[in-house]
Formats: sequence, structure tokens, C-alpha cells
Amino acid sequence: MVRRVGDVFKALADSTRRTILDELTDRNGQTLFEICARLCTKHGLGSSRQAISQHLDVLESAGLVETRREGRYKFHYINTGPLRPIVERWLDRPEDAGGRTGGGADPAETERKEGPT
Amino acid sequence: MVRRVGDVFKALADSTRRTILDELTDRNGQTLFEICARLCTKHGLGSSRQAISQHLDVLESAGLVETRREGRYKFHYINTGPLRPIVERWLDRPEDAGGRTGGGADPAETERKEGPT
DNA sequence: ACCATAGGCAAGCAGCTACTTGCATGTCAA
DNA sequence: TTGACATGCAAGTAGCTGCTTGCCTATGGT
Repeated sequence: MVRRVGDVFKALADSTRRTILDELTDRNGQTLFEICARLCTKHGLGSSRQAISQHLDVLESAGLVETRREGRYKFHYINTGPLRPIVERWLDRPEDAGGRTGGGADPAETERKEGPT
Repeated sequence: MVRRVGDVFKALADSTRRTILDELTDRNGQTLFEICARLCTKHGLGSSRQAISQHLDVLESAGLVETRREGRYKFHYINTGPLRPIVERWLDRPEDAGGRTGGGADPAETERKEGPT
């Protein structure tokens, strides 16, 4: 699966998905039903199970969530790896630049695979 | 204008807007026409002036771009302020949490105004 | 005044996206 | 095996979003 930088931003663009990441940060390795229950209880979200499942698919495609199957349960783990570089792209640069002649286009936006597993 | 955290993510979800931020990082304080020209020349984007203008509106609503009017020119400046906290939300937390009982819902997702100007 | 330039506003359209609905698959307990 | 549980898959729909199109305002030069 080819993962682009844009996938991470797209995944983070939804408030429910961000709440899911909050939930996994609070308690890592939850199942789908656990997430549904806690999203409803703690955050007052009324999303259905399928909706949450699709959100988890998006998060997994973006590399922000990894899963582990165990019997009939599927545990979801947050992976903050893709989060680090995406914002430093603009952060660790001087803000007072006034007229620098930049080089060519950088490949920051191009697709970027990840290693297996 | 009420600015929510989600606005920043939504603003970053579009690849053209990210390229605009790249462009402003490279040369801060550009006008709309400058951005159009450089987006077309350096990045090969064929977006119209109105499209870019709308993107700039979104970025400004998210607080990522600030503007200064001068005669008939309007200069755009990048503001990386909103970028810092949005990812640290999940980053500076332990990843090995297994069963912590979290507190109530945090207000990270709620609307968050900014000071004037 | 006249015109060119820089930008703004608003309606309309196409594609995407989050959500629902319904059913299917796979696993565990009795 | 039978039933309950946890999850997966797919089609359909409503709302959002990025873009275009067309016209308007405002500033500056001549």
C-alpha cells in the first residue's frame, strides 16, 4: 500500500478520527467495540459501529493506527510515527525570510512508501 | 472569527494549500498574483486566481496565514503558530499505555479563539 | 477622467466523503 | 453443531468542498 503524506492530513481532517486517536492515546490496544463504547460514553459521539470501522480503516491507511488480530478480536494501536515530520515541514524554518531564491520543488508532497510491517 | 482546532487540520488537508504554505515559507509576504505565478511555474499547478484566493481564505481562517493590505496589494504571511500544538496533542505522550483510566474529555477539540490581530 | 491592475463576491457544478443499511464471514462457548 | 459475538464488505445517499464562471470594487498610473 502506497502511503502519501496527504493521507495523514486527510486522516487528521476529521474530528471523529482525531477523537479516536485521543482515545487510543488514553488506552492503547482497544477493540472496535471498546472504541465505539468509549466514544459514545466519554465524548458523546453517536457514530455507528460501521462508521467507526471506516474511520479506523482511514487511520490505518494513513499509518496512524496499526492493528493486531487475536482470535475474533482486533486490537488497534496508535502509531505516532507519521505525525512527527508533517508539521516540521514548515516549523523548523526561519519565519523572517523576505526574498530568498528557493531551489526547485521539494519532494515532500510526493508519495512515500513505508517499510513492511 | 471563531477559530477551531479542526480548522487547522481541514486547512492542511488540501495539497494545494500545503504547497501555498511551502511557497510562503520560501518567500514570505507574497501577493495573490505572485503566489499564482510561482505555484504554476515551480509546482506545475494550474489553479486559477480565484481558486488560490479561496485557498488563502481558508488558510487565513485557520490562522495559518496573516495578511497586510498596502495600497492595491495584499501581502500574505505564513504563521506557524497554530501548527505547534496540534500534533503534540498525541506526540508527547507515552506510547506504551496499556490500561490507564483517563479522566474526562479534554477540551482540545472545542473552539479556541485567538486574540485580535 | 480614463484605463489597467490587484483583488473581492457570489452562484453553480462535479467530485469526494462520512454515514447508513443490509448482509456475510469468522470465532468462541455451551 | 448451534447460537451469540466481533468484525468485514458493499451499495446507496446526503452534505461538504474545491473549482469555475461572471461580474464587481478599489487603487494607481497617464
